[in-house]
Amino acid sequence: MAYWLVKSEPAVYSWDHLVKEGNTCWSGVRNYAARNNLMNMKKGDALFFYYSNEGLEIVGIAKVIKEYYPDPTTEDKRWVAVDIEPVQKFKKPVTLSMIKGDNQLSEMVLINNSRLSVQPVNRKEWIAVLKLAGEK
DNA sequence: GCCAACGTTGGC
DNA sequence: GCCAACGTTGGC
Repeated sequence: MAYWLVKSEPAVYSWDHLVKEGNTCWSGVRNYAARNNLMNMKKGDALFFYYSNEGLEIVGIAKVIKEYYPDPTTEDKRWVAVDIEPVQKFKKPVTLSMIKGDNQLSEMVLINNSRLSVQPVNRKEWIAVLKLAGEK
């Protein structure tokens, strides 16, 4: 199983919105690197749900429930979407400053390529973030 | 609101 | 195929 991080502006699509809907189509990605990451997601892969612009924190974990298919929000065949559902909200969100302050997380894509909206997360980073969140 | 970093577009 | 101009993202 692989790990990922997706970004959302809470004003546009919040964690609570995802929980309310039960699941959602993660569409609208218009960047090749992010698109390639979407295409590499497998059913059951786990994702951190990060708030950009406001919040600046990882609020919880979601998972992939449907692998990539053509993005329904555009006619352009280049772009794809996946379906995700919420798994768990962190009791304590992991803020960007916490991540920046953690030695094990200095290589995170979130730090080094902050504009990428769909990012891979390695196992070491995944565990380190869970630790910061106070989760097991 | 500003601006750095990055991606995309289009002229040559 | 290069690169300048422009647009967007996202942290501060």
